[in-house]
Amino acid sequence: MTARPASKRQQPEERRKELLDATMACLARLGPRGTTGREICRQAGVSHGLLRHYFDNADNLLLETYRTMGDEFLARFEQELATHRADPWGTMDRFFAVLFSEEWASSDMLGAWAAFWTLIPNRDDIAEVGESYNRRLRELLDRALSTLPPDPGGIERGDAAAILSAVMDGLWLDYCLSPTRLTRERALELYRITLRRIAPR
Amino acid sequence: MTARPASKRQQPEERRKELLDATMACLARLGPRGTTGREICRQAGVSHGLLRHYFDNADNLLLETYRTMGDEFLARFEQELATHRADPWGTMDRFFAVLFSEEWASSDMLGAWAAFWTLIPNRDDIAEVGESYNRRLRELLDRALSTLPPDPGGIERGDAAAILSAVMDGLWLDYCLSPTRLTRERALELYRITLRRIAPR
DNA sequence: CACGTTATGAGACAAGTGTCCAACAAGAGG
DNA sequence: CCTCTTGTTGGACACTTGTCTCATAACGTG
Repeated sequence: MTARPASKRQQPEERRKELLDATMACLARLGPRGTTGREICRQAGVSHGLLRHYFDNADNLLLETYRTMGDEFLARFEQELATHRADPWGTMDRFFAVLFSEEWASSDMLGAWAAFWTLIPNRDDIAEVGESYNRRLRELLDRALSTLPPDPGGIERGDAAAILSAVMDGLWLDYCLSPTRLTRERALELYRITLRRIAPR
Repeated sequence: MTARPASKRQQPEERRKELLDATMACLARLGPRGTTGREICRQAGVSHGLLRHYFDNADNLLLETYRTMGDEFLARFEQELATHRADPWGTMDRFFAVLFSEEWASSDMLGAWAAFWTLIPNRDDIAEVGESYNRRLRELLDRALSTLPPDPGGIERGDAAAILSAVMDGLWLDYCLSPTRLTRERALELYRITLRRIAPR
């Protein structure tokens, strides 16, 4: 039987990215149970043999997908923090606007993130990536809070960052789980109420 | 080949509960991917043929496990709310003490909950259970907040309940993901700071 | 004790999975 | 035009999974 190529030959990095994207889509649509090496390749439109040509094994692919997702999200935040330096409150607002945008807050995203959470207890390499992501996010948040004008009636900045981080996670989770129960506008409103009350001093 | 029983015959309800517990343990230890019907039975010490005798299929078992977990957690909260009626602030504290107890906040619990979250986007029956759980938890929280003496400088009770619910989820998630980064004492401290600042008026 | 009910075990089966591998095709460089 | 590297395919293999079926043991009831 001839091995005719169904899909054109591509640059290594392109194909790698395609597989990472397919993994992401797979996790979102089918959950961790449906995310098999073969299904990922099916989704990417390549034969299942190709996976091992780019990744040592299927587990390694998952790890890199996680790392990529985290990096992309942090980069988006970083960019928001870099621009509009003169408007610190606006920066915080834009943080949350991004977080609750269609791109970042969807049942698909929830599916993918939750999938990684389930892997953390069982896989040290994945736990490490998650640890690094959380640390960097916390730093970013702390940096953003430090640009706000101090509020005499406020609280310790470290406390504010930790609480705000928790509210971020919680509201995001709630919104993704049921956008009808908690609408985007309400989520943003709740965030603003919280920030105003726990502003750093 | 004779079919000698490795495990004694049991009352139907007992065996059912054993299978539900095994499912829970499986989700926690092995994640959704490792939680197969056969593995559950292996864990419970029964043959794999028995699963279909108690549950229509493997998916149904997952659903019932989710429902059981949610019910048990809400019952625990309800009980805390029923006792010590004279001490509303203490009730709130005990809410969070339970939430961050070893029984409820562990990487095992996180594994199990996250597993269900991954299933929600793909399965309507599981989504329904989650929806019901969230609604009842919110009601419970709102009821607990209503027993607090009104704070003139506070916020709408509905807002307070929503924010506190988000903080609950967020802190719990953070703590389960990394108990060393966010210790139990610090999580409880952060909760208290938050509640004091967003008390209902 | 006999008998019917049912909880339990164990095998058969098709389908799906991860890994490995040999062949082929598509370019790059001489 | 030939050759060498490498992206790509598709099949082979052993293994696991879910479902079904049947034999068998345990128990309740008469």
